[in-house]
Amino acid sequence: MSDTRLIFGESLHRLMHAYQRAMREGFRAHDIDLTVAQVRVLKGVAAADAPTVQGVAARMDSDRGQVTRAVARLREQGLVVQRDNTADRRRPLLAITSSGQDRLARVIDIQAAAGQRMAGGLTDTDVARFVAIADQMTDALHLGDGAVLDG
Amino acid sequence: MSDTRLIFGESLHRLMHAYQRAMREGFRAHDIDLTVAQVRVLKGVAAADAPTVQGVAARMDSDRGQVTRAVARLREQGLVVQRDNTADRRRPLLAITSSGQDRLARVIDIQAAAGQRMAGGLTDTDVARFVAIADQMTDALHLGDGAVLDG
DNA sequence: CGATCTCGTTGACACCGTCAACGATCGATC
DNA sequence: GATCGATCGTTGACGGTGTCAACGAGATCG
Repeated sequence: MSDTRLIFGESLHRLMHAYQRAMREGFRAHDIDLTVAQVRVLKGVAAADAPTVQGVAARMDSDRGQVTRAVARLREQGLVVQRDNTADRRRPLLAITSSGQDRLARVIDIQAAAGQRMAGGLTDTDVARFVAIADQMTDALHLGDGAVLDG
Repeated sequence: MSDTRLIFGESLHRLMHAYQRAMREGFRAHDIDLTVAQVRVLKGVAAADAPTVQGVAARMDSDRGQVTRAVARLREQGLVVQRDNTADRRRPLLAITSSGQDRLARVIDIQAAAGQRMAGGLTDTDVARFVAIADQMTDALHLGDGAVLDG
């Protein structure tokens, strides 16, 4: 057992905090009128093949209700549209508009810049390793979601 | 330049999400009646030499008001006490009680268990490296706090 | 058809971060 | 020693976020 395990949470928390703050400031500075969650949803819609509220929520490990609300804001801004799904009327299909793609491109620029700043002295390998470890940890936590493995 | 920079935020977000959730569930399962923020403050009080609201807030990069509120809850539960600071009456000194230390010990157990689960296939070296990279990133972000570089 | 499930939506609530004010206290300056 | 500015703790307010519960519309299966 090592101390790293104990400070881990604090490090993670502070990194997340700093990152979120950087995102918010960047968005505000560049007149992106979106919250972090809305950006995540916009990305989800852009990335999925046949995006639905449920699908986006699952992909970003969020709540359907929250995605619904975010989509509502995005639709108000004309960044996302809904079209009826003839195959299943319960889940209309979402799609990003060209205006949404423009906005998203700007967002990605900002995030890339922030990433650049963050990864200042780090090599791409370091970053990749960091992401890999993060994903592995997330998976490990998710595995134990319902079925808690005891030891 | 690589894609890792772009998915980085998403990975970080999901890890944080999973971690917070694991913490909350662990706390609830073990009848720790504290929020994540309250735990962080309790840790801060326990770790500092002469803990004040301001000092704890700075250490955890948070807001004085939020620390004040957390301390209020912790005092209600008898986990933390305030005593007058004769040197400077504006900032009373905080201290963790023995009951607070007991609670904190249990919290640390839970966090260690979650860390164990998370770090399942990872070596201590990996975890240490992760923490180091995270801290470095946080520092890098903090450096650019006031001086925004535009593009 | 009816029972049951899924999906999107909405409401409610707690937690968290942020900002602005206020009163008390300290420190420096006159 | 009185005054002014700064600092500290506190409180209020607001928005963003995560979570849960309910509802109606629609699908699915018997």
